[in-house]
Amino acid sequence: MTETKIPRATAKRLPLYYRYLNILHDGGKTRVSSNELADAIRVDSATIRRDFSYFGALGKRGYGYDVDNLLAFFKDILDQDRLTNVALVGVGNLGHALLNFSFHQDSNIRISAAFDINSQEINTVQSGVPIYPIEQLVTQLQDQQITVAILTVPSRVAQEVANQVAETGVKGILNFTSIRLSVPDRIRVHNVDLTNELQTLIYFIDHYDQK
Amino acid sequence: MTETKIPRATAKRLPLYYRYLNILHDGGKTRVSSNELADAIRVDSATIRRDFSYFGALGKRGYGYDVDNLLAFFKDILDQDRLTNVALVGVGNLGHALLNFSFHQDSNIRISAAFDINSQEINTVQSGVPIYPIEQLVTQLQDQQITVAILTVPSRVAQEVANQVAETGVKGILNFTSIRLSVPDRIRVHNVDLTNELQTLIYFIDHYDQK
DNA sequence: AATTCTTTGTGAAAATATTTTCAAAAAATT
DNA sequence: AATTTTTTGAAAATATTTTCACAAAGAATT
Repeated sequence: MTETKIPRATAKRLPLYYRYLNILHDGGKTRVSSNELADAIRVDSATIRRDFSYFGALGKRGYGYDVDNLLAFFKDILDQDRLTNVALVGVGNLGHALLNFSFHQDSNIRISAAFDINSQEINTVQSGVPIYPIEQLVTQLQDQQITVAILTVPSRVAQEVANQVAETGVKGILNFTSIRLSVPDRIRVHNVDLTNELQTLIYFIDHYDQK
Repeated sequence: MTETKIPRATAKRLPLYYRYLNILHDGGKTRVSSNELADAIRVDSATIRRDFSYFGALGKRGYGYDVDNLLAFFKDILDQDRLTNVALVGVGNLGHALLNFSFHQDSNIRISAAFDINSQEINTVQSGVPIYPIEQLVTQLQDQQITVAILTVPSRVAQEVANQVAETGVKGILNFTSIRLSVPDRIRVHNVDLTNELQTLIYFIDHYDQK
């Protein structure tokens, strides 16, 4: 709740901007125009300028935006100065992949604890992440003061696990199950539904022309 | 391009409706109201009715919607009568997880071919899917007349692989890499960016109140 | 120093999407 | 058979998001 509320559509594009600015920075570029950005990330340049303008005048007319300046700004906005620890609940199929996924390469986010019921995996360390028995979910989340959880459990137990998560201080859940979770208002859920993504893509292919 | 163009926001909700209708059907329910649906999938009931109304009058006042009727309708709309074969390019970390992911349980979609450079995996069959060397990408996609590809290769080679995919009859790419691909207009790209999802969730947690 | 070129920031318009409202149709109840 | 309840479908109102288009600011060039 720091600065004034920006449109949700804008908020969803911030990580995109952040990543591309990092690429520019690493490539030694010092300035960039909204048109160059537009080309690279495939968002209309007017949309980009409008997005940036919610945070004030960040650019210079006739020049563009200073990469390092912008980068520092978005780093702060996206809270990328501090490390965010997240928990992974369900180390199956998808969970494993996320354990190995290098969130930390593009962001200051890492999975710091995982939970499962599978006895072969619990109390081992996979890709540097300790895997705890699900029985310790509530206590560990509380002890480690984790505020974000990734849910990759079977759909059948998703709501039950979400209920447990809700007993802790968690404020956000990234839900990979196909269930639409019921959680208290203080918890924000974002859904990533892979089957939906494919079905939607196929629908658009069949019913819309390009773009 | 069969029926009139519906809003993109509506199109994205169709798979959601479809899945929940299947659940109702399997549970033996024969009728459902927009309010019941709203509760289950957490979309406002007016939005649901509006969405449905783009396809004509599907419900009955005072009664609601006939589950089997609606289901048959969406099955057709979403082309779930026929099987869609998709290709998976890149059998690493995430690719493996998607190979094992049961798209087929919720939809009439299956991965029918996978591609990789890793010599241990090529020419084997993983989870029922043959893994071909990437050199065969273009010919196999053409021979098998595959129209959708999932991209789970390292970002570094994403554009290069996309270029190859673009040489085939593929019409849609589900892009899991962090690169925004350049492809011809006839190909539709949907991006699933896991780091972005987490960053956005964290941004919303920090800057917005509930809902 | 003057002129030309580039590019932002933003009002205004257009396009999209959601929510409210309510008449009317049908079902359920009395 | 009449009344009440439920629930859709459509219109209108509202909200959000994108796009257009251009003045103004500053950079680059002459």
